[in-house]
Amino acid sequence: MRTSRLQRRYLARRLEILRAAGREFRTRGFAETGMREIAAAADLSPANLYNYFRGKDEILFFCQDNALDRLIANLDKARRAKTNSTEKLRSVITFHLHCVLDEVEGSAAHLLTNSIPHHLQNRLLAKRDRYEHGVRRLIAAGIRSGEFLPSDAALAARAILGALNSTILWFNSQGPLTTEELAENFATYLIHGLQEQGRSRASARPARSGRSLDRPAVGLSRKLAKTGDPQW
Amino acid sequence: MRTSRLQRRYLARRLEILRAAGREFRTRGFAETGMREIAAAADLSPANLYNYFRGKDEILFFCQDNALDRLIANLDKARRAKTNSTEKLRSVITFHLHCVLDEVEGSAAHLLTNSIPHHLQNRLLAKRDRYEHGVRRLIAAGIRSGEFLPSDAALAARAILGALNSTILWFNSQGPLTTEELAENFATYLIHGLQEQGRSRASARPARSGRSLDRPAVGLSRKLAKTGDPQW
DNA sequence: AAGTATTGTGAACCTATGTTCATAACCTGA
DNA sequence: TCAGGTTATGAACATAGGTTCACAATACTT
Repeated sequence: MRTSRLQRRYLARRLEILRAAGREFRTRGFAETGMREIAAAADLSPANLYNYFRGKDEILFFCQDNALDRLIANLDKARRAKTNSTEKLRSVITFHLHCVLDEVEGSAAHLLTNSIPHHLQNRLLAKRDRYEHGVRRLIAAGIRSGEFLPSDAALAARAILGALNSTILWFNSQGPLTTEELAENFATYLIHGLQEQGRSRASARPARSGRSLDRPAVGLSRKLAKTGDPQW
Repeated sequence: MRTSRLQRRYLARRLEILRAAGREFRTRGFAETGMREIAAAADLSPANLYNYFRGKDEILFFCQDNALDRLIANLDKARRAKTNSTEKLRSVITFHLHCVLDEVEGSAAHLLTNSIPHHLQNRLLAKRDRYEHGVRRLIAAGIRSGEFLPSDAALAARAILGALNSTILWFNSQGPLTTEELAENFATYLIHGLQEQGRSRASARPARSGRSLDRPAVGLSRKLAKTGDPQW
């Protein structure tokens, strides 16, 4: 009980730091973000960071670890759902984008991890592989069930994840394009690429509202043009 | 004539340095690559680098600038070609992958440029925008011509470029999967996502040999599994 | 072959930055 | 209120790495 009180404060502060660090990492980049900036963003002294983490590496590690845990949890949930592969993949894509773009504390799952020590790096890579293989199996299942066109599930998974992860480079959450709109559009496009030619999209994705590849979302281009285009 | 001789040597050495730096940047990352390593890779002393470039930033800048010039040149060529939008886009995708994965000297076009000075960064961003807008217009033309399904060309372009650029994170040119195989597969998948439902792929992409989404390339997954999976 | 400009180098410099340390402030429990 | 541990901090430390400098080697011109 008494330790619980202390521990709660401790863990809350830890999470605050991760949030702040994740935010900075995403905007400035890992190498470009200093401990002093992280400390400032988390409202404590630089030295105090070391009461919560062993160092800068570990902060990045937990950012990525958290994000990967959430991604994997969602993936498992989607795979257990009683829907077809198309819907499962759509939900995975949507959650992935929300996780990467909205939940700041874990947003750094994609920065290059070259600067992290090997033993930590390996744990992350194992989780990444686990996630990627899940996506891959999901696609493979769709191919087996006939929903998707026969193709290479591994390459498709990497193409999809690549498209999703790179949104972090240009998406501006303050901009006029919402994450949800983006997710709808990307999911539709990326899934469509997998689907059988003869299969009508209506059956695969029945009755979606508003913006999709069925109804040209003329507004999006204009919205996109307004965002500062910081990167590709 | 006499200056030409000197200048040729000078420019050649410059290119050598860019090649070496690009190679290091791609494998280790920009922040993780030191001037001493670049010098070692280019077979000259660290101090001598400064006879060819003002600093590390400028080396990265020219790497990216070179790559973007080639990408833009190819894009313009593709747009002038007398083929349909599908073929144009396919050739752009294929060239982009070759440029990013095979031509080492320009491979760094995708590393985050946060560390570059603003005036250089702006020049790069302008070129990036120019390239991206070209891809966007190419897709839009395909939509207008009826080859592609109505959708948001800007978002599709970013999804495609994101998928292409992220290959640099996991593709191993020493591995068993060739760039050409990868390009075939990615192009087919990414273009297929744009195409009309009723349209048969055979008409859009007639008589392709070997690996495509038509014939499941069972070998690729196995090949991919063997590569060390360094990143997503 | 001498003079001159260009190219090349080892070593030193210096700033940025991750990290540590001595010490103070604070909270908890009795 | 006092004692224990915990949390917090400013300043100092250490090192990595981009850059510079004095100077040597080389190449080109006349």
